[in-house]
Amino acid sequence: MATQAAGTDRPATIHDIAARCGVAASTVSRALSTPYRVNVRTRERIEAAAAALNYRPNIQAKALSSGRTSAVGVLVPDITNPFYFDLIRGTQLQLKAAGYTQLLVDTEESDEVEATTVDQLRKSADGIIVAASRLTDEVLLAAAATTPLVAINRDVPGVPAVIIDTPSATSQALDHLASLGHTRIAYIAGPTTSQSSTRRWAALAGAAEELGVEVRRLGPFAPKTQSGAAAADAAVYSGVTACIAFNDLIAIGMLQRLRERGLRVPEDMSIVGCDDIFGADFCNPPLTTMASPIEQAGRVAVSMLLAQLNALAGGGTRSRSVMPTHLTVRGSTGPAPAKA
Amino acid sequence: MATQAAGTDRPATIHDIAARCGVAASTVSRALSTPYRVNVRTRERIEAAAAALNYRPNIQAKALSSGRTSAVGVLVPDITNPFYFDLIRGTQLQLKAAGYTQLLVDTEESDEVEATTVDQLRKSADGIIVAASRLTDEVLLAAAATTPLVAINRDVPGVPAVIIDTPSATSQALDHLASLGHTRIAYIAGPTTSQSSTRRWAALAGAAEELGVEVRRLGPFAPKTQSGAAAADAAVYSGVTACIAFNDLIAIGMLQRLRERGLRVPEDMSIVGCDDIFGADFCNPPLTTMASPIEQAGRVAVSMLLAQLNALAGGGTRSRSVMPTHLTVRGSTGPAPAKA
DNA sequence: CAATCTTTGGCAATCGGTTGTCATTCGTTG
DNA sequence: CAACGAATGACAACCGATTGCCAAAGATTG
Repeated sequence: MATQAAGTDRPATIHDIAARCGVAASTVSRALSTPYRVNVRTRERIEAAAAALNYRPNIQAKALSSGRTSAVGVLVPDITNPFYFDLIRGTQLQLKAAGYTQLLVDTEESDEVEATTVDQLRKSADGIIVAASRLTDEVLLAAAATTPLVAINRDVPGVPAVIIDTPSATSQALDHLASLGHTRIAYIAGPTTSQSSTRRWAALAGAAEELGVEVRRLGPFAPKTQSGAAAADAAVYSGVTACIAFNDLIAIGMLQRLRERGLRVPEDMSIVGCDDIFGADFCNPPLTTMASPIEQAGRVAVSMLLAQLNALAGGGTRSRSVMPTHLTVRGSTGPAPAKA
Repeated sequence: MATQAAGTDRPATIHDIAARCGVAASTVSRALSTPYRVNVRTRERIEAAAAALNYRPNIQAKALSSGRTSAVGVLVPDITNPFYFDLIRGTQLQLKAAGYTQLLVDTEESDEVEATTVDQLRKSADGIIVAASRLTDEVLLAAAATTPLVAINRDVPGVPAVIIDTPSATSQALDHLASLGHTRIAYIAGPTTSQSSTRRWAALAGAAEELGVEVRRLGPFAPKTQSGAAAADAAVYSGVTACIAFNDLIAIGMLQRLRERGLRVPEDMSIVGCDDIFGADFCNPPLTTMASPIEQAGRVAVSMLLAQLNALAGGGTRSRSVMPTHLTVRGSTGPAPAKA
């Protein structure tokens, strides 16, 4: 009903400003985007008029004519996974600070959805940040060649990336378990398409040999708490005394299942998670896990992307950033049970 | 380096298709958006060409000329609050299904950021969904008058809304506690700008009188786990034996704090949370809380918004939807301690 | 077979900016 | 005072679609 009282009801355009100041629209455009190209006095008049009319540039039009959309797509496999909360917040904050809009898409763990989305985003975003990509190396590389892109937790030569160094923390976790006397340990694997999972397993297998402990791989399991039940059962059946889980969700699911089965953690079974997500500190028992600066990872990813965007012809932009990780010991790990 | 090999390297436009088929660009546009306006044979040729050229309409251009952006802004006060995960996923799924893009913004619990964002979104989105708005009734109403808008958990006459009926669940919670013998109960209030908090308190105060129990209000507290410590201390100091917390984050924080102080839950203090967020089922002890279909709430909000968009002149669209809520009893509530 | 209606598709304006080109104006210098 | 160069701002094309209007072609009817 009650629309704006004053004069024109629809948003002001540069033409309105131009008319008001008696200059051409192009001058207004320049005054606002390339100030030094316009006389100070004219510019001030224009700025005053813009303020008076409550002028806001139309993003669509800007995007159309300039080719830049001021938007960045952020793709995550599963919005409801707490791991991504901090990541999303990190990207969001950094993007907003730089004047970009974040287009957040949940790819539902599907490489197809991911590919389609990347394809669509190619034109509606200036760049893309892909977390835990499920795409093949080739597809990802091809995408990176076409569009400014930064991957998170995905290491493909030629694709700028932020890597969270979980493999090295995985070794720490193994050390930790070995020092507690565990000799039969399971790695609860994540999706086969997850490179993080693969790399962690590799690190683990190598370290196991050095330490002289036995590590077997179980899975793959979907990275959800619900998978924890199956994982726990498999672990119990395999006779191990400790597990290193692909992520905290699975680990927490395992805790629940073990409790249901009447097994005590850590007395009967030690559990190590990964990511230190929301909940890892207050589950029962609190989860020993590999923690990393996730929000910061998101921010770094944005910085790298913006560097790509701004220095398109600038040559060497840093194309790889490794985030440190460390083991946070809590209550879910303890001495190995006495041998039966 | 290696750009696309085949012919043109930049994305195909309707003009490319038009040229390829020997028709005008406008015909291509019609063939694609108003099929019945174009001869079947021509249309098929155009569709074939579009497929061959891997044509994707440019969203910016579409938005500019049609005035519709195919994007919907979703505003939440705090992305890292798990409560919003499911909400976001709900809106995301429903929006994607309808061909819309979700612009997710974290307003950081700030009414200013929220107002600014709404203002900006007015032109770059077809509609807005605001969760737990911190804006005043007037501002929200004004925004809703200008832009299609749906509020979640915010009841303002004239503003279409999805309301999660926590007040009625709050009464259930009070009944539950009273039946366990609690007579001195605290309501751990959320932000003063949160209408949910206010409405719950009102429901609680009313029900308390009927039941003949004493309910006092503590707070306000920020809806974060960190606030739980202060809340727990305040509760202990006030001498109550049970607390109903504004949300699960605070409740979980309280659990942690009480444990630190050596108090047992529920033996010494019962705690009821709200929202049944991720983590409420596996914290220690598992949290008795008020659960609601949050993802569904997100979906309903989108449906209502789309109804507004499509039936702009359609008159009566349903403008209010109340989501049922129920109490989920877990381990954090128990009989009142014997009086000292 | 002519008259009329309908279908079909082209032309051109438009959305709101950006940007290359060019003419004008002003100030500076010889 | 003439000449030259820099600063300034206008014009117009363009980004990629949509859409109103109109003409040509085809179909229907008397």
